[in-house]
Amino acid sequence: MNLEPTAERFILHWGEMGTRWGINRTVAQIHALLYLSDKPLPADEIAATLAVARSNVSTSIRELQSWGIVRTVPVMGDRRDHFQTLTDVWEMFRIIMDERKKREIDPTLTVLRQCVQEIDEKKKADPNTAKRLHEMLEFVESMTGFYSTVRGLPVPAMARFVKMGKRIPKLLNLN
Amino acid sequence: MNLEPTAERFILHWGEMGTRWGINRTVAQIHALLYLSDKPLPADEIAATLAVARSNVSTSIRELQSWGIVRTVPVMGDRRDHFQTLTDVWEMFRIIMDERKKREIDPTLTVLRQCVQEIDEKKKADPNTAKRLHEMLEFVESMTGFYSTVRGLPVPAMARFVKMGKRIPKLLNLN
DNA sequence: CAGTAATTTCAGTAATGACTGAAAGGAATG
DNA sequence: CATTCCTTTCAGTCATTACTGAAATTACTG
Repeated sequence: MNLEPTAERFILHWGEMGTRWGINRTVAQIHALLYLSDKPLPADEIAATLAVARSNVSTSIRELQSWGIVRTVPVMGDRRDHFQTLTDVWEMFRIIMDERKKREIDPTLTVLRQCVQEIDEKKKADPNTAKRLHEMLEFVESMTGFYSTVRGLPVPAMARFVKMGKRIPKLLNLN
Repeated sequence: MNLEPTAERFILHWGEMGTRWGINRTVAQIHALLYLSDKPLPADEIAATLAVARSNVSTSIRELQSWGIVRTVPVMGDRRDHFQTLTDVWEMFRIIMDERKKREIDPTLTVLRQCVQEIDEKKKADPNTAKRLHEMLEFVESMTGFYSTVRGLPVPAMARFVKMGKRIPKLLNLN
């Protein structure tokens, strides 16, 4: 299987961007490949296309599955697993955000709450540290609250919301 | 300089979270330390507190400065540079988002636009690839549009907006 | 313009993370 | 139930990134 130059370009770029977000380059490349593909792909084909080891694909697919954005589809007359990713970008975004929140924000919330509690209990704590931790906690809580509201919208409403863009400040009487 | 246990806890956690976001652990720890500190700190003190090499602090501070969230303050009677970070979490958030956008989203936009253009020109391109790239481009453009609107709000308005939370869908007639 | 203090650079080393090939494990087929 | 095909696991290797200490540079002071 050989790639169109445009597809290759996108896949390579996606891989590089992945590394900046703490996502393994190969994992991101596989994701990009599946996103562009019009049909589910078996592991060996992915390996050949991206020129990586078959075992590497196996591990990376696992990672993508743990994120919930890749699943297996059976193909009639073929014993191999075939993999496909979501095609709805909004849906994909939502799933990824959920997962990132779970992995990166929720633990922080837990720690922040514990820290704030600890500090509020023993009175001789440094007042400055206390203030900063309170502020940080309040910030993270506001943000996650906002996120969970948006996240709760059905995809079309979410898309409409995002696309409202410049009209939002007026509609909500901000600034 | 020795840390309160709560502060230490927060700093260590912040460091770990940093690594998940592609930020060097030490860089994130220094940031956390400066955030909690009530006064600007000189490099050697940071090094001692976090038990890392002085030179490591130098490199990390540079990194934080390149993000625009740490700056040097002169201290009367002390020849050493003292460093401090922003204390307003909303402001800090905005600066970090700007920087991430510049480093991680804008290059993607460029590539996506080039890809879409390339594909639209030569007619024999795979229609599926074309569709997916168009959708992705539209998505990223919507998101950056939304972001730039919010980003344009003065900090207090931005905070109000985020804190509106659950009332937003009704106010905007979503869902 | 020494002499001292602070900072940055850099080359080497340590630590971490990614990738591979070989081998083991599982499922379908004759 | 043995063979084949496919997938996963894992130990070892390779590559990348982080960290350090020494040396070079820069900035201050008397």
